[in-house]
Amino acid sequence: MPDTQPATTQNAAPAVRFQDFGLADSILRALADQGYTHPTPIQAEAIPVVLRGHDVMGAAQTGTGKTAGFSLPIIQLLLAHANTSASPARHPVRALILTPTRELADQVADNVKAYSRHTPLRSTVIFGGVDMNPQTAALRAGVEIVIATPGRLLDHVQQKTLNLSQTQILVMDEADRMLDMGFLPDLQRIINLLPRERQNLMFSATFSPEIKKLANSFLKNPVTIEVARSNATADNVTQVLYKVDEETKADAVAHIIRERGLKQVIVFSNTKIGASRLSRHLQKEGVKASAIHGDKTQGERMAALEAFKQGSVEVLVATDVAARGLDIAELPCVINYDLPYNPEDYVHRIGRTGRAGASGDAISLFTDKEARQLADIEKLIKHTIARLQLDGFAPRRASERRSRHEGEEGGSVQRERSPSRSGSPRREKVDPWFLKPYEPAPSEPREEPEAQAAQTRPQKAKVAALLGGVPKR
DNA sequence: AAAAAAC
Repeated sequence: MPDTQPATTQNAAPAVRFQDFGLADSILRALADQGYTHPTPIQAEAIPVVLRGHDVMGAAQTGTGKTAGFSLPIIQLLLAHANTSASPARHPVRALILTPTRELADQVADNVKAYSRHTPLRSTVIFGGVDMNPQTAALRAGVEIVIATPGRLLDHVQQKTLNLSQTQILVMDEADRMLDMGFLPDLQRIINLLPRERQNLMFSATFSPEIKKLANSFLKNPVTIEVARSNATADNVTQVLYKVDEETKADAVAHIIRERGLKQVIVFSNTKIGASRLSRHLQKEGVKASAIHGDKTQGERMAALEAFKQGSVEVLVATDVAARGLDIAELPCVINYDLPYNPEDYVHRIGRTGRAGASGDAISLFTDKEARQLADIEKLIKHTIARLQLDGFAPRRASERRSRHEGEEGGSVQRERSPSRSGSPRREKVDPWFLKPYEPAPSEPREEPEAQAAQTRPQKAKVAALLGGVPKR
């Protein structure tokens, strides 16, 4: 669980430890069980603020330790203010954590359970797509902490199996995602079920005007906690682009996976059909792949995720259901099979790698048709992404024309792996720009501090060289 | 233009 960081990676001068926050021994013991002694930056900031009872507006991406940042102080607050109210439920719901996807709810719940295991507090997770009865039973038995997706939560409220009238703390995790998914009416309905007097914590990776509006509407004098710059990509992630043909995209992915020997990679597709299709294609190529998307049953989704975590599945082909929040430790690489339409999704997708200070690779494929998306992405992240050649991979028709354009040796061109399905070569035009490294516009600065830093890291140096070392201003 | 989420 990369939610907290081990002592060895802590580099702040006077190292803060979890025991410095005045957390209960039972919480510290749970942290010790997992080998965590030192908080991540967001935890060091958030824990004292939440303990003091403030509302929080948190700007944090996945992998920063956000979950522990809010769940540890919540557990502490619930322990400190013991429940004195009598029945009906001896355990009224006192903290509610909302997440946009079922998988994220499940994972936050796992964390909460782990951190509260030595306390008398009980928690449960509530989401759709699965049998309601076990959830109802858990709620009947009594829980202090509920982690939920909005739809099923409201369902339980309607069935009167859940009462939120004593909920003192509300957390909205990945609030930007919830808005994107049209949860605003549900969120408002849920907020109306809560007592007026309560503590609100809201976390978001990006800051649109809508998010700010939502924050203004229900946070009271929030303390802002910012860890990563919003809309920024981590600089420990090496981003590259490969231009491909539509027809050879799937083969290109298989090639990249083989070439790099990838054993833990998420491949993002823009569509559910595309994800399933690519997964099947990779399986035929002998790659241990599985697809995860919203048309799969909840059981299939959980099985795919579990198999991926266990390693029996090496390539998880996913829609944006997996772009945010999924807690998969230290993913070394993500691949964008399609460029996302929403440039912020690019940030979220590649946020799946290079977590907690580890380095990572973000590889994106793009076709002529995706020029617009690419421009939007580079505008959002405020720098260009290196265009590289796909070495040793011969896109069928493009490769045949290679020698004509750049005078490259045609001998290195491989035989096509699978015969063309259509047979008729329709695509005549080869973009010569694909065949040479990307060159920045002459007006752009050539010498940047980042270029020097990059030289200490071989892979980055290669990219920086091709790029001309250019973060665009 | 597409994804996710309640039945």
